[in-house]
Amino acid sequence: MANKPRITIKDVARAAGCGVATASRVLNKSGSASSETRERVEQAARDLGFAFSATGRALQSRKSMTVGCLIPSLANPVFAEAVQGAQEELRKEGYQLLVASSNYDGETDNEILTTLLAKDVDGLLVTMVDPQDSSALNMALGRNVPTCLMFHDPLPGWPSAHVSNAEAAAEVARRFARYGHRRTGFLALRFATSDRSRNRFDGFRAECAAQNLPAPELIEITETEANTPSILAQRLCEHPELTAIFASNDFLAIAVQKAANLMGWHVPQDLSVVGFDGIEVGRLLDRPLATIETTPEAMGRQAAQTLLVGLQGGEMAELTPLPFTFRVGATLSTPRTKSPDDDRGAAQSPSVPPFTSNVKQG
Amino acid sequence: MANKPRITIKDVARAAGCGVATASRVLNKSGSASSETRERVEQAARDLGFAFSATGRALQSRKSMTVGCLIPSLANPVFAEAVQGAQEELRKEGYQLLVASSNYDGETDNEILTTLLAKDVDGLLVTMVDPQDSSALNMALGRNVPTCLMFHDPLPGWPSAHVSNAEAAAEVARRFARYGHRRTGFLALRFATSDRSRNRFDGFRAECAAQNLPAPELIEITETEANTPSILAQRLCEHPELTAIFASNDFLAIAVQKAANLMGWHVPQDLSVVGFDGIEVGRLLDRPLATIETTPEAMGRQAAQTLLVGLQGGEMAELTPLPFTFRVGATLSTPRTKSPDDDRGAAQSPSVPPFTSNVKQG
DNA sequence: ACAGCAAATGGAAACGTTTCCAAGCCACGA
DNA sequence: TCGTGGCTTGGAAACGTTTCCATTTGCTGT
Repeated sequence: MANKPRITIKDVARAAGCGVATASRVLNKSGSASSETRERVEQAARDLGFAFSATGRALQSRKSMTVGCLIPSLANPVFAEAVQGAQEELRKEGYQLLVASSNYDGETDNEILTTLLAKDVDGLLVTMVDPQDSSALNMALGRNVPTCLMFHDPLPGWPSAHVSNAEAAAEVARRFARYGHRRTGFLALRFATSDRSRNRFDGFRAECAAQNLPAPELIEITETEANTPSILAQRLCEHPELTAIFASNDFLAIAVQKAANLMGWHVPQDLSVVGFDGIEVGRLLDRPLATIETTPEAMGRQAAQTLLVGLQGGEMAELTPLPFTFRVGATLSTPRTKSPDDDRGAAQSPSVPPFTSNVKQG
Repeated sequence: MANKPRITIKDVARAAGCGVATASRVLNKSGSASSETRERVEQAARDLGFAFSATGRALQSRKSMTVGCLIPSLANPVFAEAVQGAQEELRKEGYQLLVASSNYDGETDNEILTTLLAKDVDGLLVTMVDPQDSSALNMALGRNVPTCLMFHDPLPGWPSAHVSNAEAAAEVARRFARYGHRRTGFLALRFATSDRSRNRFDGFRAECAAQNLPAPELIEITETEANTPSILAQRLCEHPELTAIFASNDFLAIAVQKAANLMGWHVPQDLSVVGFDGIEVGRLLDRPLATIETTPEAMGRQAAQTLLVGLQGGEMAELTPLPFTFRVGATLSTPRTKSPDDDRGAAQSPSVPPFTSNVKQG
């Protein structure tokens, strides 16, 4: 019941009949020691079941071998997969991940970063609401803690493992244009808490303009609306002129499909829908979701690898965007025309090949 | 470029013109100090941008305010959600989560636990291949590190936040029986690396016996087979007599549906399928998956709350299983009979209400 | 005026490491 | 014989905290 006192290197040294310095050298295989001493120390360590305290080590070496990771939520598989990738990559080099999520709250973001910095993390992997002017993130800079962003478009000062949100969104606009859509909508949730979402919209709008399409309608919704198809349906009803919706992520896109069903609209004949992220789920739907396919795990890995460079004292280069793919799916077709007889035929796509950005991985 | 030296409490004390002890007292609001000193210290701390080093603190207080979390993979939303829940709960009390995943490998499990213990975690949240006789887990016990399992059925010595795998599986057997199925199969992936899966099978088999059904066929598959519907289809073909499959998790169940489609079998007329976990995806499918619905996030929360009791020196009670629900879905019906004319009608369920275990949350 | 007490303060030890440095030992060559 | 140099070795300092304890100060009550 009583808390057993920790077994320290002093105990080992005592048991082996040598000084702690010697014990440390033997156990770390640094410095030299006679083979008898070595044997005695190792034996003692084994007998006592000794294990180093990373805390003591960290204090003396100023290296915690720990990386802090801040993301909006692990409940979103996109982030969870990124963390998984990063974790695997870092573990190879002996680093552990201190993970915390903010639930998309900017203040929490800063609190968490502050805590992580206090824990003496050696580096930081971050996706947050507003990295642009986060006091805590600047503190990381000041403290010289290597930091790599994830998912964010490049920001002056920090490298970021990302997919070019604007380019990917532009691709969607081009697809819409090619299929003959004109009145399009962009559906966003928590627009305020995601620069990713904003950048997607900007890229989408810009390319719509380039393609001579009318400016897309921005439809911003609340959490409730996203979870309640009927409410979402109501919101969509306010824009009957739209023939294609680009949703800021796949979950929203799926919600749109549900809402459409509810209203008796057929996807894609009555409404085309394209998502973003490319989560596995989309593929399993009866009507596979057209979407921008990204590779969150690769993103996590890339971020980790870059961070490792920084951790080893190197200069962290700005990262080239990771490639994305346009998944064709079955939710994008030509818009319904006045004549009702093309209802089925319209679902067939003109021969447009899947698109892959040919950017090399950094 | 040169690494700035850390600002320590000594710097603050010097700037404030007092001793470190006093500075510590002021900054921690422990002990007493004159209001002038207090002011000077606080000013100095602000000016210098001082922040405590959790490492120094941990060393002296023997509390790292850190909890280690070991899970098979964050790529599985079930685990990711549990971690999310646990993290939120622990953060409320000031604890951070050190997360690592083993990729379902028993050796890695032990390596990770060892590392986590070395990092002086105050507690442990664990889902692993073989907790029964993990040397590292026993070390946690020996070191008096509070530990709570997640997902595992209760094990002597450790509390576990879980759903009763056997009971849930039994419910599936009862459902199958009620619908008139006799020849059933249990589909498992990585049977060796999951006691959860084994316990589900055991519970399923036992209840099949109780219901006078023939013993279920155990179909164990490899990773490849699960990812390649055609190979999986082949495996299923080896058991043409089966009319209902209970898959060890929802992903497998979905794979079965795909495989069935591939073979031209109709689900549920030709083959009923039930999954386990109740991931969101299943609900979105064209043919919503019948499954045991669990609440991984609640499980993570419960585990965290129990652990907190242990962290505060309390006795961690054995946990009552969390409730589960049988989600009816549309993949379970009466088996096809010889006569072909009940093809459609059979899909209608006899009036069986959704089942919820009435166990209270612990 | 003085004992007695509370408040305020700072020195120093301790937490578990690593590493610098000095010292002991031995063998070798001059 | 002695100096030189290479292994071994262990004491001690340092990393950033907290806390015990002793000291100083200023006040109260008699």
